[in-house]
Amino acid sequence: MGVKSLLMPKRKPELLSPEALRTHGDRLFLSHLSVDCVIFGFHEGQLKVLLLKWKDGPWCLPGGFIKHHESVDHAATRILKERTGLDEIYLKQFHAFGDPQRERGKRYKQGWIANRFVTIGYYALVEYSKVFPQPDLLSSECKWWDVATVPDLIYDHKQIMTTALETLRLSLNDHPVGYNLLPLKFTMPELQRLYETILGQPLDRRNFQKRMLALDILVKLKERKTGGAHKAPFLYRFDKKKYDRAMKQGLVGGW
Amino acid sequence: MGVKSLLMPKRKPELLSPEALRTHGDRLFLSHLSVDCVIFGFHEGQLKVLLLKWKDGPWCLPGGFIKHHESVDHAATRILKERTGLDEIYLKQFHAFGDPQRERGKRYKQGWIANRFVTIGYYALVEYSKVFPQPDLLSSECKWWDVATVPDLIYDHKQIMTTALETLRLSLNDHPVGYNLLPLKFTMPELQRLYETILGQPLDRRNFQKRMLALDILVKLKERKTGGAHKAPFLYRFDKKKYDRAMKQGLVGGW
DNA sequence: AATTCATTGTGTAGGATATACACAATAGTA
DNA sequence: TACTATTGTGTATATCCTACACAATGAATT
Repeated sequence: MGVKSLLMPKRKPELLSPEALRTHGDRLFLSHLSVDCVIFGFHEGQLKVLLLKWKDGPWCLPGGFIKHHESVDHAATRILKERTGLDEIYLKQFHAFGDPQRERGKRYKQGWIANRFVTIGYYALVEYSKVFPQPDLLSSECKWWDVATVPDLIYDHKQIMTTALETLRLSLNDHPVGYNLLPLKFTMPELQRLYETILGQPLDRRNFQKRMLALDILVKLKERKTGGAHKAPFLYRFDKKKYDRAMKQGLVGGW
Repeated sequence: MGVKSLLMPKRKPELLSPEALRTHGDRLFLSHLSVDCVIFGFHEGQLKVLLLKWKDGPWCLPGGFIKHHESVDHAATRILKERTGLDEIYLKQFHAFGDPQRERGKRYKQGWIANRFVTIGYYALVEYSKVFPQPDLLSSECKWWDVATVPDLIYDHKQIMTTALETLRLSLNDHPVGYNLLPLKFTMPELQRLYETILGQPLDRRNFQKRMLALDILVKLKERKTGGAHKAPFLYRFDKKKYDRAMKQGLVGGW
């Protein structure tokens, strides 16, 4: 791939070859800046995170670079779409990681990519079942991991993931969660499991339900979820209008 | 100033001339990245923010660039020290601003500095009386403004300031404030005034005091503050140990 | 010296919210 | 048909939040 096509990419510029990235990254992208995404999903009662594996290398967060005339938010959205196929998902910038030592042991990189990078972290909440993980040209695998059992990650990516999870955890204090992580219809136990796995602690069933219903963002459906081995729980869905309002103006509490 | 001295600055590299910055900024600094600081102080019952005025130009936030082997946090600390003379102050990264249009109308810049910059915002809490505002080589003035009456700011700096204030406001929900903004000894009314001006709303005197004392981070002194025109209020100080603990593990509430 | 004024110090009652906790109903399975 | 794990549901208690009023004080004024 020649330099010209890098300057004016016609299509699929994201499918830039590793070689071109090494030699001409700065033609397309802002140098010294990257974006890393912590993509959370929820499946079978477990909080999951989407990771990539480098060819013959370690696991890492899906990330990428910022084009010269692209907003950082847009870059994050683009990276997410490349990896999951999804757009219109919940994505939030949470921290910039700027320690010059953060990429210590950068043995896997050469050329432009070997420069120092400050990375801007985003976390995403996506519906597990809608995602079809796609590795990129630098990676051989892309798959979901339980947050509790993620393997060693490259550089400071574990730290980035932990910070994302902490941020998400804190955000539960003033914002609801679930719309982006659960299917359209879900049961109260499923919603509770979601909160429990984000918080890392068990919650009282009755108090949880009372609190959730008090938020006034849920609609109880007439249907029940059958097929489970026990008493069939009712299905709920979110009232999108009310959910969005709660999301925007935050939940009670505080000053 | 020659290029050589830019590559290996012996001392005061921050006193880089505007001309050298324009022509050789990338020798010293990471390109496309800047840091802007929203420096809050508190004086005479008003929340203040420290602003710079460019020579023949608009007001702006104190900011700067990141050296090649310097952490972003360190850059922020350094910029703060240059402007206020203080170190050991409370400084917190709150957001990265990455819209390519954010510096729209960049008529004041040429050369390296005219590139696109993603800026990382920090807010600082400093003790007003300890600060001696210092303009840099690019600016003619450096002074405190009431947050309520800041003038028009360059680019998106007003937006950055607003976001900083919102972040600070939200942080009151789970973290105490005051240690970095008030003198060692202070009165309950002063502390209340601080909260009120951050929150932009009046608070009930008795409930405020009850709530503050319940945090168990204050020490009531035997002395009173005399000299005021009315009944002399008691002085308090923070219990640093307990304050730090509250700061670290957050205040109650939530899940 | 007495009065005035703005401000400080202090407590309680009522309402709202959070917590702890138990038993009957049910859907599938054995 | 019985069993088992799970769901649905309410109340009593403690805790927290909110609203609210009056006496004491220190300086300034007369």
